[in-house]
Amino acid sequence: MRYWLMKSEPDECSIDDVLTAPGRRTPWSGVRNYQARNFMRDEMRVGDGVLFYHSSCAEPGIAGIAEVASAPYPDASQFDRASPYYDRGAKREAPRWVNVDVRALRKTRLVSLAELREHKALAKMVLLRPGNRLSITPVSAAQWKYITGRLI
DNA sequence: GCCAACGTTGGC
DNA sequence: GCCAACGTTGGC
Repeated sequence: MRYWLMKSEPDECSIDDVLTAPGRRTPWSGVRNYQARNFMRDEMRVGDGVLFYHSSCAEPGIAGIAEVASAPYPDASQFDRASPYYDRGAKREAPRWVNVDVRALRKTRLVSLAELREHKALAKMVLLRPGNRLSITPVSAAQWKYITGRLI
């Protein structure tokens, strides 16, 4: 079992949106970064823990707990000409982008980015690395335990 | 809205 | 294969 932090813009898809979606789940579509895609394609397993992070908003931070709810499969938005995530280079027979489904488990208090930075135990989180922009980052078991056990 | 950091593109 | 130009991310 592994752990992940996944960023979502709450204006697009907040933890509340997923909690009220059918099955409390949503396809994690729209990822257009190869490293983030590879995490979903190669390393995620159903049941992995997910820190649901709100980004590009007034108060960025961890907003909920979720889990990986499906195996990877082709991201439908790459074939949708009306989608901002449309990729004309992607073919049905050779999809470029995949996603997993994510199921929301619960909303938490918001643990802000600034607060995360205050904890020495979390100093090595990939999220907190200078210059990091990845929308999906691995979380160690120790980091997961610290955050879910002490901060939330 | 700014801008630093980073990833991608494409000419050579 | 290099690297400049460009686009995007995302905190502030």
